[in-house]
Amino acid sequence: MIKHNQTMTTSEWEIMRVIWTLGEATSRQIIRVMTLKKDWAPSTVKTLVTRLQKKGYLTDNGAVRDRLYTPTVDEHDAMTYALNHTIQAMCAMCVGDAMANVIETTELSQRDILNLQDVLKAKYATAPESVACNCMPNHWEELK
Amino acid sequence: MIKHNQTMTTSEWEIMRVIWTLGEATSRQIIRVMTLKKDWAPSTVKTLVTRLQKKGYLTDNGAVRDRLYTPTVDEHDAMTYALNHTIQAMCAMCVGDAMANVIETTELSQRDILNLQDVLKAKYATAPESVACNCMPNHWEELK
DNA sequence: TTTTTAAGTTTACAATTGTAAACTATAGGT
DNA sequence: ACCTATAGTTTACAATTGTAAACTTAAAAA
Repeated sequence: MIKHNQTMTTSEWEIMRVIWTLGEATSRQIIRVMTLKKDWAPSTVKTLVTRLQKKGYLTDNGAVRDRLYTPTVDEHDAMTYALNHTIQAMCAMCVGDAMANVIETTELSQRDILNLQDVLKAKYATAPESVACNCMPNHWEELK
Repeated sequence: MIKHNQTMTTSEWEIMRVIWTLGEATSRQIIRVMTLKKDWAPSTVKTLVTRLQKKGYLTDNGAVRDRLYTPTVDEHDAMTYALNHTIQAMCAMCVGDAMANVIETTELSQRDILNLQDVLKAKYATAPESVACNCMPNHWEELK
């Protein structure tokens, strides 16, 4: 699980999704797909690929032409990381509730659901009675 | 569930969390808290509050001084919305897996877990065998 | 009443992001 | 060997974001 300092922007994420799906890709391929998917200009795609490389999310095979770009991070890892990142910025007390809401409207396969249920069952054993709100700094009550 | 065009940035989110917790707040209060929580300069907080207002996430009571700011959106709704937003940008096929990973490391209360389990049980009835990857545009296979 | 403080408003400024054109160099076609 | 399309590199440019100082004005203190 590689750690990354730079964050991926939404546009960059779109690019990564197609490279993840293809395993590796040339910019020609990426441009073809993104033109269909997002109607971006070829230049836009090129810029984004370059930025992803600078940020360390892509490597290339060094070819002068028809270069192949490969992800340096696993898609599942990146997703897990991004989701955690979002969640950690939110009120810990409300997270469970929000996740329930989200799950209601998210498409999940039977396998997904069974897996989730397993994880939850295992968690229950050590689950706290309640989770405290962490929106305020420590000792803020002293501020009147 | 109010719909918002503008998105909240992470810094803005931090501000909202304290106002949500307090119910309503003057900038003096917010500044006090944020100085402790994030070590931000008072000006920074003022700017952020103004921007949140412009974006429609806060209203004020119109007082010339010691103005009270109130959220226009519910915290749970905002969280649900933000999480959904993040998830919808990801590969639908992998979302279930990522959520399981996230849940493993997220603090959840017993109540949260029971609730999640209820939601999942209800979902199982109509759950599909599998969820297709949606990273590529339609008919992209035709692109060789 | 004059001064001081601090709330609210304006202005600032660099980094990041979305979006893309322009330029350069090279592989493939003729 | 030369031309041309296009892959890769540079440059561009406005909007957003993080971060904050400066200014203005009104309330509180002296």
